[in-house]
Parts: sequence; C-alpha cells; structure tokens
Amino acid sequence: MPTLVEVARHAGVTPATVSNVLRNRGRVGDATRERVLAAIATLGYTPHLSARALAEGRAPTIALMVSSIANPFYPEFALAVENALRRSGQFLIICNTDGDPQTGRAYLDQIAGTLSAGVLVMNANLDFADLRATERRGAPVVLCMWERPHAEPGLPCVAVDFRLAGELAAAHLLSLGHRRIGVIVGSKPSGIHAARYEGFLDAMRAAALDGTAAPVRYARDTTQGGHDAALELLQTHPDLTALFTTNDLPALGAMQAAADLGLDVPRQLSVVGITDIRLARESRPALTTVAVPTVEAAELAVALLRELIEAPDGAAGVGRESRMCVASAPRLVIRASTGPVASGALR
Amino acid sequence: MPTLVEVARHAGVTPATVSNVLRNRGRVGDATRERVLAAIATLGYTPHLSARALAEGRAPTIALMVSSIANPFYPEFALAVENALRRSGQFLIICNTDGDPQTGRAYLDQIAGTLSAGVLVMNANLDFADLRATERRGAPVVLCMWERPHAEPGLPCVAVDFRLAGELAAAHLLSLGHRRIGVIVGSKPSGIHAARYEGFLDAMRAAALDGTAAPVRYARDTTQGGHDAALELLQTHPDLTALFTTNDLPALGAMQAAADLGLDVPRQLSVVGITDIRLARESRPALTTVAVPTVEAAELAVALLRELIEAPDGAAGVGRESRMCVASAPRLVIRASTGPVASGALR
DNA sequence: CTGAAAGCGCTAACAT
DNA sequence: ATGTTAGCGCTTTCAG
Repeated sequence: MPTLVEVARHAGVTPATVSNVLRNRGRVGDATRERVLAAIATLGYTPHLSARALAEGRAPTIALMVSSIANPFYPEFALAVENALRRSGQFLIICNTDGDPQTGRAYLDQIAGTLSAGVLVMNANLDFADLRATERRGAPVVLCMWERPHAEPGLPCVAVDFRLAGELAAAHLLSLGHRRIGVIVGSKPSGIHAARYEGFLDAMRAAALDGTAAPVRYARDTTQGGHDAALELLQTHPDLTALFTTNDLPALGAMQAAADLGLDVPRQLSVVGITDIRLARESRPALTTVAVPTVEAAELAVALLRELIEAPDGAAGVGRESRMCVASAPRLVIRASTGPVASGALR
Repeated sequence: MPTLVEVARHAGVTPATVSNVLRNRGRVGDATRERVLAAIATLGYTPHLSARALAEGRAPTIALMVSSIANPFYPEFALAVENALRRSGQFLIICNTDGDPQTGRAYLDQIAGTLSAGVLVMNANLDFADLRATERRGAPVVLCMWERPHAEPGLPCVAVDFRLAGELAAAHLLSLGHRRIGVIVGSKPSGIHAARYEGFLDAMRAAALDGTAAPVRYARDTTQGGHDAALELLQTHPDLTALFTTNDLPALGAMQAAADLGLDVPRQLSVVGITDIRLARESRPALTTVAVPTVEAAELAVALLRELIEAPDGAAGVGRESRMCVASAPRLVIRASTGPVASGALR
C-alpha cells in the first residue's frame, strides 16, 4: 500500500503538503493541490488510519457495549449508531459483554482510549466504577438509553422517558375498559425497567385504581421470559383481561403464551409492550406498543459522545457528568393486540 | 494514560524489556519480569493498540461487511464472530453497506489494511472486483456463507451446502404427502438463493415430480417480502397445500399471510424455511426449517481469516483463492408449521 | 504557500 | 539477559 510519503515524492512536494491537502488545511496553492490529488488518484493512496490515530492521539472508532448484539432490539440501535458514525467518518466496534461485568471491563481496559476514542453503553450490565475509570483514562462514556430523564445517572447520557412510556401503555389499556391487568416486568424488581412499572402505577393512580394490587411477575427480558411469566400469570389469575409488559420481547412471548392457552388476542386478552421493535409490527396479531425514539437516541448519543471527545480536556471537567440529552417523548402505537374489554365474561 | 516508556522508567529497565515481558518473548530474567509487572500494575498501564498496530504493521481488528446488521440473521452470526475474535484478542468492526456496493467500497478502501487486518463478508452485495482489490492491498478477505460447496467463488470462503438444505426441506414436504407446493425464493432469480431452489428441484426430481411446474415467486429476503409473495401465490393458486421458502424470514412472512387469509398452519397449509434463526423457534406455530451451522461457520471464517492474515505474503499466493472450508451439513428441524397433507380437500 | 523536523507509543533487529 | 536504535505512517509546529 502506498504511503503519504510516496504520494509526496510522486507529486514533487513534501509529506506536510500532502497532509494539508488531505485535511483541507488551507495553506496549499491550487496547482500544487491538483498535482497532489492526481498523485493520490494514480497511486490509489488511502490514509493509514492506525498511523493517523497514533499521530492525532485519537482513534476514529468508538465502542458500543451491549450485553448481546443478538437481542433483537440492539441491532436496530446499532444500525442507527453505525449510520450516524459513518456520516462523521468514524467506525463502530461491537463489544458483547454477555452481561458479564468482567468481560465488559476487559473490553474497556483494552480498547478505550487506545483503539476507540469513546464508549457508548447500551444496557450492558457494566460497573459504573469501571465506566468512571474509563473516563479518567481519557475515553468519554455515554449511556445510550437512560430511563429516567429526571434523575442524573452521574454519567453523560441520552435519556428517554420510559416512565411516560409505561404510563401511556397502561392508560391505553384503561381507556379500553380493562381493570384486571396483569403486569410483566422484564427486569429485576428494582432493575432497568422499574421506571416503566412506575408509569403503570401512575396511570392506575390517575384512574383512582390501586395499581399495586395488580399481579406482577418479574421475568428475563426475552420472549421466553415473557412467555413463562404470562403463562403463570394467566393460570393463577384467570380473570385477567389484559397484560401490561415492560418490553416488546416479553410481550411477544406473552402473546405466544396466550396462543398456547387457546386465548384469542385481543378478543379475550389484550397485550401491550414498550419500545416498538420491528418484530412488534411483524407479529400476528401485530403488537400494540409504545414506540421509543431509537434512531433519535442513537444520533443524540453519537453527537454527545463526539462533543465530549472533542472537548478540550479542561472544558470537559465541569458539568461533564451532568450532560444529559433528553430524546423526544415515546408515543403509543395502536395495533392489533389490544381491544376493548369483552362485555360478557369470556373467560 | 501511562505509556510503555513510563513503565520502563518506573521499573528501571528499557522499553524493549517491557515489551518483551508484555509479549512473553522469553529473554527476560525473573526478577526483572516481576519488577516490570509490578510497575504495570501500579501504573495501570495498558498497551496503546493503535500504536502497536502501527509498529506491528497489523491492526487487531477485522471488519464484518453486512448489508444491514438489523436483518435478524446477521446479529446471530455477528455474535458468533465476535466471540471467536475475542478469544484471539481481536476486535470487530461492523460495516453496514445498506446493500449498496458504493458504500461497501468506501468502507473497504478506508479501513481494509489500515484499521482492520482482514475482512469478513456476509452477503453484503459487494463487487468481487472490490474484494480482489482489497486483497491486493494486503487485507485478506473471506466469504462467510458461500452457498455452493462444489463451486469455487474465486475467493477464500466457508461454504455451507444450501442446495442440500433446499433438498431436505422439499423432501420433508414430499414425505408428508404434499404435491402442490408453492415456492418463494428470497432473492433474485439467479441470486444468492439459487442453490436452495435447485435443491428443491432435485428433491422433486428424485420423487419423479416436475419441480419446474411448481409456481414460484421471487421476493425480497424479508418478512414483508415473504408475506406479499405468499399472499399472491395463495390467491392465484388456491390448491397449494405447502410453501417451500428459501429463508426463514420470508417463511415467517408467509405464515403471517396464511393467518391473514384465515388459513390454519399446518392443517391447511404447511410452511418450511431454511436457516433456523432464533425467531423460527419463537414464532407461533414454530417454524419447521433446515438448520444451518451458524456458529461453526463463524468460527471457521475467523480461523481461516486469521490464517490468511498470518500467512507470509509469499505463501499466501498459491492456492489462496482456492481456500474453501466446508461447514457441516444442514439438518432438518421439524417443528409445528408443517404437517401431513389434509386428506379431504380442505381448501 | 511550502519544507524541515520532531514526535505519537510501540516493536524488532542488533548490540552488548 | 538487557540496552540501543531505528523505524511504522502520519500530523503539526515552526521556519523559510
């Protein structure tokens, strides 16, 4: 592969000049520029990105930490991230942590600041201490989907109002006349989906109902998890007419459980999810859900990270941990998995 | 961030020695090694991967070219690739081409050989000429899922016998008594899925049937594509009792079309796919399909690429384009979307 | 407007 | 067993 020096020789200039035309650093005469460009073209020269990274003190890559890229939501997000990065000439390294903080730390230690200029964190079960350490080593970190716009995580983040998402989903069910609603939370009790559950409780309260009386199950954030939880819920509470689920994947699982039980969705049971992953649209019946601004969040996250990376070390200090972008509000998407509560007791 | 030189100073040795203990290049006394290790620990030193890449003349990353990471099959494959790479201390850069050769070329030109040491190609609609050019620039390329074990692509590859997959799927349908089978091919007529369709034709021929008489539709390789094709097929050929689909995603779409038409799968219509993506297991009814060795293919691809990267430039010359690994055979996975052909004419 | 020169952090001969 | 010395390819002052 040709190097910049060869291009320079070919064009009869010095490396510095080639570098200048490459980076549009003004200081080059038109004739010279032409010659350099010609040399670049005939030699088929491409900058050596690793060399450039070293010289600039900044790699052109950023790392996306996820627990597993195979979780159906993450690829949609990763795609949006990659698109945003590509537009700004950066590259995406995918780091699967398998939900294991150790693996996450190993990744951070190895690449943050040396191979990637910054880190995007998408629900990867990382230690906050490790993330802080990463920042201290000079690689900014941003949390991609912080669920509580009204509580600072202590790390730069883009926030999405998932409490509101929960509220909208629940309100939708209530407006259809449902009162006996089962809840499936796709995380541990005080885990990542807690805000969504709070939204449910808020909606119930607003309707003068006691949300805490609604039966709830905590499940893994997977189809299977939702399936099993729904099965249990429906069997122990045969009077339920609707299921509020804190994420689409378990909601889809819940619909399968209903199918397994011979229950018609939405005639006998309504199911609502949160996020609006592609599968939600493609399931039968199509899933009613609360759409979250995935692409917008990805773009905000990339923009914020860029800012932090480019900020002079000093400037980053103050208020760095208080950098929070709030993405636009979630909105209800009514599809086929929810309907009015049956007049007669169907079940 | 501390540098190797600082570690050396701290330990009272020279950079070379630190480098040696880091890379286990023998030639270091035990006492010295201890001191160096101690210095590394107290300073929290981590090698600068970009610097190392430059000095070694080889980046620790490889690029995975895919048309869109959001296609449900790719993340499963990407996960397997990332796992394999992680084990060998390498990192994964995801390159979405959006199915556009231009975008693919831009990616290849930029990073191949400068930021990534090699390229894995997963059905990204790339120009072979561009891939050859990439090889010439010193970055080995391997095709991850070559569909024809018996035809050399002219580029190193791992092959999976998709013709056989098609044959197995079709034979399964035939064994259930189906004779009026519709075909949905998830690519252009002579496109990527051609071998799978040939497998179908072979199975028909083996049963002394005229496969070419079976109605066929070419669709996009998506749920929607399969849905639309199935709808058309079922409406124009109301006598069909089964659908052979060359990929799981369109097969899933076909099942939805059946649902839309009020057809019961598998009682009135059997549907079979190919690949066995996770969704196949999770759909209702669960999809009968022919499983393809995804993880194995990913591991073979990574191993082959590594070999090519490490091969001395000269050695790589001969037989390089004839490097083909064949992954183990696909196998039929019978689930709930296929059943015996109805005795009475149900439709 | 262009050239010369000093690194960026690490590796790899080659000396000692 | 350890030290010396060049680079890897590029960027970036600072001179001219």
